[in-house]
Amino acid sequence: MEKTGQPTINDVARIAGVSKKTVSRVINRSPLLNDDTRKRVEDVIGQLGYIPNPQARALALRRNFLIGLVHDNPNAQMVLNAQQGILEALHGTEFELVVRPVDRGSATMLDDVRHFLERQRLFGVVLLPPISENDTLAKLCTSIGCRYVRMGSAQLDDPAHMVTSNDSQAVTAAVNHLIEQGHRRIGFVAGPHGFRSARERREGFERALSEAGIAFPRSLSADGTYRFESGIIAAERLLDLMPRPTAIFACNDEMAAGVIHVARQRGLEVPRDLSVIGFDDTAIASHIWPPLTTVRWPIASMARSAALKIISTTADNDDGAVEEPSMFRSTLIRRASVSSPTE
Amino acid sequence: MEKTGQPTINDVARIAGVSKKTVSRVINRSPLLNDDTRKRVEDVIGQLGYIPNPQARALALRRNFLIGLVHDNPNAQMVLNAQQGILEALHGTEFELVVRPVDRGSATMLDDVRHFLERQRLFGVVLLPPISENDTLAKLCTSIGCRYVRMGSAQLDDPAHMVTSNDSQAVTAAVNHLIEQGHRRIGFVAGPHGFRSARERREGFERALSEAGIAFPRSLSADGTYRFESGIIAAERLLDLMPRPTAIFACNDEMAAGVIHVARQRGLEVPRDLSVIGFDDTAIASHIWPPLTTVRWPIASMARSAALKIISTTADNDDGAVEEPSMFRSTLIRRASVSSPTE
DNA sequence: TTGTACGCGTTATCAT
DNA sequence: ATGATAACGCGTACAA
Repeated sequence: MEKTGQPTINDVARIAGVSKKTVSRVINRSPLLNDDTRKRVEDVIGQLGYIPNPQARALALRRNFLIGLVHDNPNAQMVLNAQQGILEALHGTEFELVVRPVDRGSATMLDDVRHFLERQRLFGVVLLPPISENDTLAKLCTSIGCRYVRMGSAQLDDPAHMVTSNDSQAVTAAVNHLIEQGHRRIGFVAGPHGFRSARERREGFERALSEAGIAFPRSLSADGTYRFESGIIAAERLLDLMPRPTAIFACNDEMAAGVIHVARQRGLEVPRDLSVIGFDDTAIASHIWPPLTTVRWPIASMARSAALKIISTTADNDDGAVEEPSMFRSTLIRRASVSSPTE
Repeated sequence: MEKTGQPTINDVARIAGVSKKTVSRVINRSPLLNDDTRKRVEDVIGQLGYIPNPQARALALRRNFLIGLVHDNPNAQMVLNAQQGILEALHGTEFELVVRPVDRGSATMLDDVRHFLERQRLFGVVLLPPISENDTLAKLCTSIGCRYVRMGSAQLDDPAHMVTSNDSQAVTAAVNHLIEQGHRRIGFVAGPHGFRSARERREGFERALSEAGIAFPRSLSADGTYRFESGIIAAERLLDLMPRPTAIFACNDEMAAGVIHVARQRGLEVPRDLSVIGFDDTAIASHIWPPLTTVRWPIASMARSAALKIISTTADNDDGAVEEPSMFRSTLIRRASVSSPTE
């Protein structure tokens, strides 16, 4: 028992009158074991409340049981959804989740992550967007022998290392919805430059307009940073336009909330005077007035799948993970921020 | 180097021409070391890129370097803020953060947590409210020798195991703000029964009214669950009252958002026809219209302090942690959802 | 100031 | 089917 209080495999072995290797076999469900020795050992285990020490296991097995979540996502709900999904995958296994936010702005970001991965010798990491779009980071994982799966809106890597949502198509569907309602002057609030998701969403937007034969003058496109305030600035400009757009698609919910904010300040009623669609379906989408029509991407499912890819990957079988789905569909959630234009 | 690729302490010792104990001393900054041997060893370490194996250290030291965050908080922003604070405290140390959401509704919750703590032999855990209010859980930590610090709105434990915010006083200040504006009929949307924070906030509310000599009829108090929807239901009832309350204090921002939601549906303008104050200052507070006056509690600072208490606690010195602050002040954030009553 | 020998709790090898 | 013995990488007595 020692002074730690926790019984060890030696205690179990001694009391059960077997060798510790036998106890080890019981723990690891070795098939070649006499049924009554197994029973006897299991009884002692239960009686002592013995729990194998993960650190010792990690040492002997030359691998640990930690899965990392590396993220720089500013949206709390999305990060937590991702954590939720990973934890679902890890439930019932011996893996634990350790989280690591990083600062993409920092010059030492890559070194920080490298240090983290090397120090902890993580079994694998899930990379959340937008940091997941960093190819150097992925290469870093490979170079130090850390399994990884990236989450993202475009297939940046092979399926064993990637779970992808179809942002682009989902945006096309969302904008088609606006077009079907009769909208023709549709404003666009972009995501930040350099973000792959922002590019995908823009492409989806432009495709919808182009397929419907609707022009997309530059004036109808406003920059954004995925932040609330940038939605405000973008809306200020778009709503100054003459004629005003009858609808605005914002590349995420926060910016869409900013758009609605400005519309209200100007006495415009949503959706009567302006239809708005966002993206992400985070909590804010259903909490603002009117409830926001938006695109939901299944982040928890994606994260779960990512984690499953990692823990089902064995050293020699890098693509056992492929069996886990790699493509996920984002879908339009229709709420109350869209109607036909009234003019 | 072995086949793992990572150099070990033995590699360093061999190449530097010293014993591994000497290397160990360098790593652990032992004072009794010749300067040039230290230098020589450090050179080899840098050259090899040697990083001590945390699992092996954990095994030898009979303790690991994992800090847990146990939570059942439905608010993503608050959980993430807490994670942020803990990670700040852990930065530069060898500790890592592992997260564990629990389901307070589950009958097996305590067993789940116990299993988690015993299996991973965590160095310590930070308990986030509302689960932190569970005394049985705290006792469980003690009984299995896991350090813990609880976060909460009332001092439920001694300072070595607790960081506390003054919710009650903060609410009093918030309600005083309403009273100063001239409000006399102030509605109250409560938090869920059994939550200590809900009780504290109610007490703060009642104290403010009582000190101002204002009556608080039962009709002005509505139940809530800290969720948006419950804010809606509560507001429906409160705004049916004749005469209507001129202000409503909701025990958290989500419910306050629900109140504003209903007010708008009824054609009431906030704050002209109704002033609203929330609690928590989560992202939603600044993203709704009008921006919500609310109480901000310094959750990240509290979590940081909690983590520091844990890692500065040594086995024999349980209260070295006391030096870390235990009391934190929540403050009123004035935005645009409060004005004088217009009637 | 530095080294030797051993222990931490587990798994792997190779016997029997 | 089971056991003795040696790893795994690091820390600590205790000795030198």
